Amino acid sequence: MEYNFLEIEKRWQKYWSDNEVYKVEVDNSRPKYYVLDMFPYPSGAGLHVGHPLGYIASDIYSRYKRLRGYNVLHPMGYDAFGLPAEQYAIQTGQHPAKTTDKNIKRYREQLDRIGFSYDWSREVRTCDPEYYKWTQWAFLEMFAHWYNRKTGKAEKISDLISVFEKEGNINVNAECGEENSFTADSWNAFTDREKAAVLMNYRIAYLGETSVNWCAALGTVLANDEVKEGLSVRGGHPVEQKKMRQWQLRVSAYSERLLNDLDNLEWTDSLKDMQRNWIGRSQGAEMVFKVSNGLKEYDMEIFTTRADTVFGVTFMVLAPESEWVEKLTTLEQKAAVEEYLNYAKKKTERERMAETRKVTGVFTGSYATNPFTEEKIPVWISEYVLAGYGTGAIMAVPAHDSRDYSFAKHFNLPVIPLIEGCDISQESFDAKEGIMCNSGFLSGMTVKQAIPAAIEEVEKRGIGRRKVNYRLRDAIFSRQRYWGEPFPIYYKEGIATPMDMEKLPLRLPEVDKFLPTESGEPPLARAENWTFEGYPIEKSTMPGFAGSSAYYLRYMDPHNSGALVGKEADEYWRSVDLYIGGTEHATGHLIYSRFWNKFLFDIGYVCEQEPFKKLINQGMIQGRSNFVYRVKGTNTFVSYGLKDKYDTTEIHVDVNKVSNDRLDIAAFKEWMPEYANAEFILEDGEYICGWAVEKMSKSMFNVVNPDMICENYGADTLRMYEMFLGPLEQSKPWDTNGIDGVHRFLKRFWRLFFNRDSFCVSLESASAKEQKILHKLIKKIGDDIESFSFNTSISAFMIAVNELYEVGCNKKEILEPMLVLLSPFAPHITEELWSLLGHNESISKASFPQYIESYTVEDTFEYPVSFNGKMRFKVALSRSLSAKEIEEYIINQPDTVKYLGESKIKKVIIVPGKIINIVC
RNA sequence: GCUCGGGUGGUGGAAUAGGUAGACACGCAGGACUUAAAAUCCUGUGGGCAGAAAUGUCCGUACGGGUUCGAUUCCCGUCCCGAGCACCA
Repeated sequence: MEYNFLEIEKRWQKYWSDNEVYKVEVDNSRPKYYVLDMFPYPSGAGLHVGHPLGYIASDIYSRYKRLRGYNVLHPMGYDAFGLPAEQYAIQTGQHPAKTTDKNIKRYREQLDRIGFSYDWSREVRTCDPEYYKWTQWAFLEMFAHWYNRKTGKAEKISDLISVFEKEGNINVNAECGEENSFTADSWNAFTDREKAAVLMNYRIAYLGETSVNWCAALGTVLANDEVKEGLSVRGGHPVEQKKMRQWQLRVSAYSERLLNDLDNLEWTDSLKDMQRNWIGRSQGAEMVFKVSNGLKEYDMEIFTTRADTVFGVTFMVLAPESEWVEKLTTLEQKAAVEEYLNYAKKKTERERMAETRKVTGVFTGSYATNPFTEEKIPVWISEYVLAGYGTGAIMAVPAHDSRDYSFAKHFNLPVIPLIEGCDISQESFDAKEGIMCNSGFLSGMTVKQAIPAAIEEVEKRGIGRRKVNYRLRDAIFSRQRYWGEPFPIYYKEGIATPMDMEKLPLRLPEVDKFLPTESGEPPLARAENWTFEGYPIEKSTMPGFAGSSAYYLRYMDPHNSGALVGKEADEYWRSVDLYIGGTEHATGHLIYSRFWNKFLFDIGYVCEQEPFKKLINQGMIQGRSNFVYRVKGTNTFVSYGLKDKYDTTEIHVDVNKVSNDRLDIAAFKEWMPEYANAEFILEDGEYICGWAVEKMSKSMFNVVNPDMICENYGADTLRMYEMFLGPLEQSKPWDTNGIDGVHRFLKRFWRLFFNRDSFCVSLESASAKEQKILHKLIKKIGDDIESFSFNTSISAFMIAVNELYEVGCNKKEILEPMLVLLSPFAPHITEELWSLLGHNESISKASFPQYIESYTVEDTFEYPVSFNGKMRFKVALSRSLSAKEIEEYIINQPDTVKYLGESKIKKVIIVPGKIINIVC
């Protein structure tokens, strides 16, 4: 009987969905396991073959865990708010909800064909009001909380107000904006408006003035992770810095916890490094310098990690945006400073980056006093100092910082070396090593001793303190767009006021157009009569990461109308055990989600500190393009091997018209009218195409669609081939060339169960040799799946099937466990064979620990020979070795024998497929 | 510039508590079945040298050193590729 994959797959997919085979519920009698994919943004282009890679891996793992008896939560949904749908809406007038809906339908069809074991009853869409209700709810909770440094967690604003009423903010140690201290009396005397303004500084979701990434082309602000190399990630438009009042999330309050808790996660080191880098902890000191503009004296704070170099400070530098600029610019320098500020302001981020090495700056006219040397040093302004880091002002030590060095050289400022014997004639000496000199009481110490000693002295003199700084900034949470979650905030007498939780969801209003208004307001300003109790509602919407920050919690309890997730569901499912997705979210979603979760943990809403215990990054699938070579000025195409003999143009050809780099000439002629009369210069009767690895995209004609593969080879082949392509975490080009091998394997596997046309398995008991084939496989597959090395498991299946053919085995005792083992990889074909074996229940429904756990074997040989010491020989056991063969192997290694000397081997232990242990 | 990965046949890739390098698959070549094709099956396939052949032998995991009886695996240096960060004081 033929392996009719089309019919089999269709039938079983229907069976799974009709019988809700993958639906799960809380079940306290069984251990849970939560496997999550990063949910997709449903784009108009549909899925290409690269998208399902991670989904297939997580599906295999889910199915395997189910086989082992776990209650597996494996949901899927859509990250449905986003820019492309909105931009499409601007162009066509079509409502983004409609486009999104259409795209989701298409995605669902494509996903269904691949045979995933999702519990679709738990599907979420971030643009669904019943879902974004909870995004808005979380925002309101953040609005209603502040971060207490003393307790290290978020606490209620209402409690903070009681403290203010009793004792002002003297004893409050909070993560907040400006820290103007006030007493209880002055607090109680504040107007409502003043109180609201003070509280805003403390809230975890707050409205504040900040320097933002403004993208004029998109008409919106962007978060740091949405900007790469000075361009917007979506669309690649230029981005500039602009001061604006925006909603923000106080992510920076969680810097330390976000950093420290990384240690307990099973993520790859590279990903943890990326997050550590992004959080950017640096330990140093804050130090006060007296500065004077000739009329007035101020205390100016700076941050440094090299307090030891304070004797070498020869000037100070301010960021152009620093508030000190205005205070310290003298009358004589005013014009020059203004000119410089104008120059700096006009630059986009990108220009600033491109000109990284260009030294620019201007003198303020003011001087500071070095607190250790009492010397007067000039205060400059330069764009190499960033407003957003530290205090936006630095002490410059040109001898030991390369940036200060080039600045000093450019403007002819003095350079004082502080380390014995260092050569600073060409460049600064940045390394933290050597013996200090020219440094007063620090002279003679090593740098490592001097750093703490200097900080100690600074603290003793009362001019500063030890300080840890983080690079991580608060997340800008407003977007001037239509297609996102509206803020449940209205402005009562100009005061930002939260709506009642009962009023949620606040639905997106209808608008006539999706563009910003003529006066530059966000699209929501177009909504008519959109008010709350007569007051205006916030016009921005939330960013893309809002909806994706807690979706994994919603899956646990998706239909709960009273809570984001109910207590019972949260306490059972807890957190994601395995999360699979791309690295592109390393510094975006994966930070925000962790922050969001920690906040919910603080307010007692969820029971785990971290959302994603184990995380695997699947590699990207690139496209493999094919080329034909047209002889210039003709309609003749020359085969790859002969192209150098002609003057040719390389042209992309649709990879679907090519197989194994051989061009299907007939299909090529039909492809485009201009090729209908093409002529070909062949080699050996064939046209060979050139190839290259490029991004998978329509314009390169290298997009391969999973539907096509399912049509031609079946979903089981697609699933296995994607895994067979190479290690999961590695990026690799899609190359359909090898797919026949996997397909052939499935056909061979199928035929093991048939004798000509009839289903035929033997009920005889298996021989030791046959058992060994199975046991070896069980061991290997178990090990491989736990280490996500699916490509080698597939090889192991191929080997096992080849061996079964070799010994002519069709015994149920062997084949049935093999079916179970294979079912996570190829669920359709195994269901079919399983039912042909006479089982009534779906293979996906039951658990079979007996088949996959209890089959490992150890063969032990008593083996007397003559060596000394302990050794292990690693040998590929593609077949069982006899004692004789082992002896021969060892004796054929004369150097080894010499090394071991004369003694006796007592025992040889063989673990199938692994290692020979020789115990002496 | 800094931080991580990674360099193995014609191709994708196996093998790292050091132990027969190239599993498995693709491709290619030859053969069987067939009127033919598809499908299927069998054989060979890192390179050099010797041999009619079985086979023997030397060289081979980016390059150069080192440790070791033994190194793709560990250490040092060099080159190349990929990813991330990038004036973070």
